[in-house]
Amino acid sequence: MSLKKLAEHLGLSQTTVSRALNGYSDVSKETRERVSIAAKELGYRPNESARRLATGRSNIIGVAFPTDENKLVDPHFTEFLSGLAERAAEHDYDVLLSATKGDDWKGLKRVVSSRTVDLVVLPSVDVSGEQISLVKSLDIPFVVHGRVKDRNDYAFLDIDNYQVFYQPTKMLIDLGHKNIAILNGPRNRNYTNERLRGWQDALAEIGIEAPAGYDAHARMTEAEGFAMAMELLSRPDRPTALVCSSTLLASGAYRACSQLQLVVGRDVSITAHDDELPFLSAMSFDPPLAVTRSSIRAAGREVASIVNRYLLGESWQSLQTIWQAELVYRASVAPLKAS
Amino acid sequence: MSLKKLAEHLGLSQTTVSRALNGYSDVSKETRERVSIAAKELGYRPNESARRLATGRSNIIGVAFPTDENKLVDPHFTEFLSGLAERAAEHDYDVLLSATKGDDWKGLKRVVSSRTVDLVVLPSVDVSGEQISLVKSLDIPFVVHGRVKDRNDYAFLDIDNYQVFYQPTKMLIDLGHKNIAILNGPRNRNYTNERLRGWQDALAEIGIEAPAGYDAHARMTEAEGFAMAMELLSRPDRPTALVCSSTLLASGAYRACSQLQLVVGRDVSITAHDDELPFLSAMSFDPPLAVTRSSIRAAGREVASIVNRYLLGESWQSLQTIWQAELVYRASVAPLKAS
DNA sequence: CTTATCTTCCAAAGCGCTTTGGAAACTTGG
DNA sequence: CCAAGTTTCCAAAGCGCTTTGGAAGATAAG
Repeated sequence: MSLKKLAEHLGLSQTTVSRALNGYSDVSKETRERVSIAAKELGYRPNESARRLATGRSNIIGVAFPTDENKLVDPHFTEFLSGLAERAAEHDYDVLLSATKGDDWKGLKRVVSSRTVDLVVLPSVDVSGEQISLVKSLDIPFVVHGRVKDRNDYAFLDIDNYQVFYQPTKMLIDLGHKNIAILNGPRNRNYTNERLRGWQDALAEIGIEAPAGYDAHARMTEAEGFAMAMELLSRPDRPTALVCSSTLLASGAYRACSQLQLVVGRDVSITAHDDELPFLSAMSFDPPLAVTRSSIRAAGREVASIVNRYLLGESWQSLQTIWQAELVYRASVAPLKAS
Repeated sequence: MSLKKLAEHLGLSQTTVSRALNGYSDVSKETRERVSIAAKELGYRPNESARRLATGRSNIIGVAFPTDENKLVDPHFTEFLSGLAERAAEHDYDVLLSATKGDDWKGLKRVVSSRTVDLVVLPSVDVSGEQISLVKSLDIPFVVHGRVKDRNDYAFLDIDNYQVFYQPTKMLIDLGHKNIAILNGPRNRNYTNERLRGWQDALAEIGIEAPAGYDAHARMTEAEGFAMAMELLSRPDRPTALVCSSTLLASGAYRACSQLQLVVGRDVSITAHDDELPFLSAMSFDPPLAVTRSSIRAAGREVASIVNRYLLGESWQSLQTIWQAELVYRASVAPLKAS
């Protein structure tokens, strides 16, 4: 079923049918009605390739998709992507994955220079900002999830990562803790460094400088969390509280505590940042895990909305968004017992 | 840079330039050379939309992407997708996600009927086979990861799920175990049922019928694994061995053992099916986890290859592939001690 | 040298849509 | 009743590529 046939069937011109379907004003109410009914009946669907060729826009947004295991191949990414795809669909955009393996951005370059996508989303950038430089040189609009320090000439959605660690650290201090260690993410991420600063500043405020090694860094998996927690909790100057960058890390830390016969919420206080991974509810930890919470799926949705507004003509200046994470107090933290 | 300009620049016709670039035989060696050099120099990239319109093919493969948490929003899916996207890129296909939320297949229908995608990949089908019926009614080629019982009129890649549980169960029996329970996946999946049968048959061979409740079913997450293992291992007729459908479940089972003061590989033997999730290496479990192994990422890659061959004209009959999983013996299993 | 056969190239016709620049019919105000 | 809008429709020109159906020149065969 093509436009042409539909038009013939209706005894109208292609122009009129096209404009009726696309909501232009120069077509009468009755005609519009008649057209859309016929279109539905005959199951007419415009051929997207043709429309794209004619308009120059593809209604597809590309996502740089790191396929190597060193990067973001993890549940956090899936969640983000789900939210993005969901909202994008509502705005009639499709999401195209552009597999990038390591430093090989060939795929991305291809979909960009062949006009396959209207815009690129960078779901994960490292501190170097090279991904941003690359996409910028390709001269295509883009939106970033996260940020690169000292550089903000683009549209982005990020959370206030400084607060993500500052808040719980401050809270733990208020509860009497002094030996507070962190299980943080990979060093080459901006959010990791922001969180690190938040923790350092909170400690500095009461004149504490954390012992060497109190800041552990690794990929955010259960296994790494377990390993880092085991190491930290076996030290002579054992921390009384752990602040984790992900509930996955916290899950590993819980396992370490259990193995070391330490009771979470009594011997060790634990908090984490909660991206709300669907299979790992902080509430159902035992004891329930105190968290700074910010849904990464909602972030995906919001990015899709930002993309939409960007393509509708808003400036990147007006599309920089920073979300605050709320601190939820739960039984995994407790005041420090005098020992 | 368009074909037309490139042709003018070279003093050739569009036809010749197009055919030179696309490797047709009716263009001389020197001309072809000259054209491809110029194309590279001027950074010419064919406009994909135009090519799609002209050829009728989009070189995009659609993936039905379930965005609701009840389904496959988990690391297994990401891994699969990574493999798929990677190999697809090698064959010059792009991967487009079609978000489907619950039973709402609107997105899929749209990309299909608007000719946005050449083919659809179903990464996850339930036992009802309704996804297959739907896609079939859309009259578009499709490839399935997995299978639906009693129905195999389509191209698919699956693993021999019967063996996935039969093999380890048999091995555990050989080691003297009799009380063998399973931590299986969701009931509405074909692989779950196949595995169930494999386990039942292995037991039946030595005349055992498992006690009620020895077959536990849930989503394949660490938390569910923990819960199911806790329940099973707390029974009066405690199983001496657990066969798990995923390393994530096994990870939860390990935690349960640790909590119950049971030593894996001594008090309880555990095996699992290993999809080779990158952040959860069976080898680095403590003790190392015995598994049936089959990389789900490799499966993604293979599906992309199947897609490629399908679109090149092979029949679905010739594209039905079943992989065997190999059984790897490790310290998480041990002969049953006489008690 | 003529005829048949390759080899190499090209003009032009689409692919299915959007959009421009009117034209025709219908209203309105004077 | 006429001129000046308004409203509603349409013919035709692209968008940038592929593909068909030759044509011209070079080569081989008779």
